[in-house]
Amino acid sequence: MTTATAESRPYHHGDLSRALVDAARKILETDGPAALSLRAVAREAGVSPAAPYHHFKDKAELLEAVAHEGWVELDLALSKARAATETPGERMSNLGVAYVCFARDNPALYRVMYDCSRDKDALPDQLKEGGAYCQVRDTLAEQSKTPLAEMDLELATIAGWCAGHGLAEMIGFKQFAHLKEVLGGEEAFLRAVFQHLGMFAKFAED
Amino acid sequence: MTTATAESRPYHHGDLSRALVDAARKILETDGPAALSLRAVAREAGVSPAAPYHHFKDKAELLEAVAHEGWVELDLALSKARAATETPGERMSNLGVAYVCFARDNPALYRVMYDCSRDKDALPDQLKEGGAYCQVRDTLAEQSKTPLAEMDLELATIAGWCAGHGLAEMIGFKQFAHLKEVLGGEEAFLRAVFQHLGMFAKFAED
DNA sequence: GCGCAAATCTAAACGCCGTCAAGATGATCT
DNA sequence: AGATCATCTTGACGGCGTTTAGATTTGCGC
Repeated sequence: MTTATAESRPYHHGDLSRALVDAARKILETDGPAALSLRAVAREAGVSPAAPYHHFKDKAELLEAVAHEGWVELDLALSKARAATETPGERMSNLGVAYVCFARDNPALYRVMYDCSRDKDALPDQLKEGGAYCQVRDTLAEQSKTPLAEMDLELATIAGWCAGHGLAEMIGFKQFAHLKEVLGGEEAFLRAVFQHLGMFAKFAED
Repeated sequence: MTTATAESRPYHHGDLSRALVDAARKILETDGPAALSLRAVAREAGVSPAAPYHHFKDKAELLEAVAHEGWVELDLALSKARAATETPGERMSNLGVAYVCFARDNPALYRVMYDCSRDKDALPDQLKEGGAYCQVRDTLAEQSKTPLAEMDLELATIAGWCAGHGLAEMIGFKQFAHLKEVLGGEEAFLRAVFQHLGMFAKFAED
């Protein structure tokens, strides 16, 4: 009832699928993932608890729709970051920063995105062209002076993706508050960690 | 009722806290995190749904006990991997492999461990001496020829930790099945990704 | 325009969940 | 032995995901 635009749209509610996804995202932002029940979403959209079942076969399917929107928006954030970087040398690190910042600014959405992926043991969306994975891979390929073997390119992309995701999940932990302060802010901390990936990798190799 | 050793131990049940944690872990392994309800745990332990409340203040506190056991076992797995590696040069990568293998072999437990951490915005256990974080840091320090500045050491540890955690969360995804096959198994894939961390970092810097 | 079928929504119910209050049961201590 | 306290059970509450049956509205063919 709180939102419930409730004009007299084509069908009973108009576009309830859309309204449900919006309601879910609102609850997600306001009260976090724990509060995201199907009944709460229906309540927020001003319909009965059973109404969503005419648009999504179950709660998971609604969450998938939310997650899909998340991936689309992440793709957008990454391509913006890529386009905004003139010097090619900084493109990769800026991409990483943009990725983690997206997760930091949309923590609940980011959680839903990966929860859905885990349930299906697959990353459904970002592998298509323009998807986040491909953007990392393409940026990596651009930045390499000598052309990379396809296998190396894929493995390096995965390595970078994992590092980004790991950092995205850790960025909020209190233990890092001290480092963030010393380094002068969250983004500086973030860049520092990305830079030290190289140091870690070096010591892990020799 | 299924497990319920049900001897006549000191108190009514004996050591119900222990039995509840065991029951929780059994459910976790058998049916996954989604099936882990407090009522199911009580059922498995052969007690009423309200019994756990005399030992844990709520469900989260029981999960924390489970998570704590997980961290202890992870610490053990890491120190074993460290001790089993003769050549110091391989110690770091073997540590990474051991970390991800632990997550792969105990996926539900690993999930609970990080879910609990996220709820508190902190990694509670592995920062103490002998904890997983410290093991990574110490291995890194050992392996470095020249002594590292403390800040660099910490940042490199965090970078490695993030990469390991990211990979641990991704390792099960179907998209990687092809690469695993080509590379000759999961562990080979895993080592390959770790190796390419260096390549990623290099291109991300220059 | 009208009737009908399909699409959409509501109401009510089911079994499960986390949690709490009250009472029963058993152990411990003097 | 009796008091006390920790422990466990019973029963209840509200909320959850989901299903079924029935009401309402819509769009299409006539």
